[in-house]
Amino acid sequence: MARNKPNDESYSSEQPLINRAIEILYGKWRLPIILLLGQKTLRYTELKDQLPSVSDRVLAKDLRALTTLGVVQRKVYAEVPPRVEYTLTERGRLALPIFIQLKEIGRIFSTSSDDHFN
Amino acid sequence: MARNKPNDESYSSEQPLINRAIEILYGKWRLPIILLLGQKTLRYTELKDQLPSVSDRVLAKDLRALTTLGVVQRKVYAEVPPRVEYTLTERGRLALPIFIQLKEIGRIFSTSSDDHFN
DNA sequence: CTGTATCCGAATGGATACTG
DNA sequence: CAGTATCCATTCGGATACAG
Repeated sequence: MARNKPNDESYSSEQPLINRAIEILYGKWRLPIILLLGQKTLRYTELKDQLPSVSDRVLAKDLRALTTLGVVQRKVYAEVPPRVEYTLTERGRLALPIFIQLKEIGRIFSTSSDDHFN
Repeated sequence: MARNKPNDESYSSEQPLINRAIEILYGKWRLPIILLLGQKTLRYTELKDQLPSVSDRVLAKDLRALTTLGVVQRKVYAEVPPRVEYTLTERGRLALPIFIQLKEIGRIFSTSSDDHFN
């Protein structure tokens, strides 16, 4: 029972982890948002100002998604005008060094071909 | 001229790198493919067998994209039946440790919420 | 200030059938 | 064996207008 299939088993057991990682990074703005919040807590508008070409729709959507995923913490202050601050969660800060490492990947492949992404 | 905008400059200089990294990982199957090829050279069908739910269309498309990006090397043998082997490029192998690190991110966030991705 | 609602074109990813 | 061609539903991301 539980016969060992050639080399499938070890991979498939890791696939949920891989999917989770990809899910967190899925979209043009997830990593940029994470890296900015890794430097400091930012308000919605501050984030928007530093990501000049992101639309409100996408920014709000990604912030909600990252909050749900446990990467980002959303803090609302009952003030007028309203103030909302975004910070990395503890887990987010724990994972931050790895997110930062991803820039190294960009560096490694930055001269290999034209930029198809933007 | 070239007035320094508050704290935009340091980030925007890194954005191309970030975009490149995201581009490489863009799609459900890019990272899984890279990690499998990081273990060993594989033929098209072997890859397909280890990624049971990927379609031919997507697999072929991602392999082409990763080849163009300089991550994966495609090697065709003039045999009958045809044989095509996929390997990581030198750069791909250089970046492999970072790709592997991404599984750690999956681990960090794996208990935070339901799996929305698959 | 911090979003949501709506519209739209483009890209994604799966299914199926077919080819050299 | 290693794909390509076609079709299709869903999602993505940008633009704009509006709201609490």
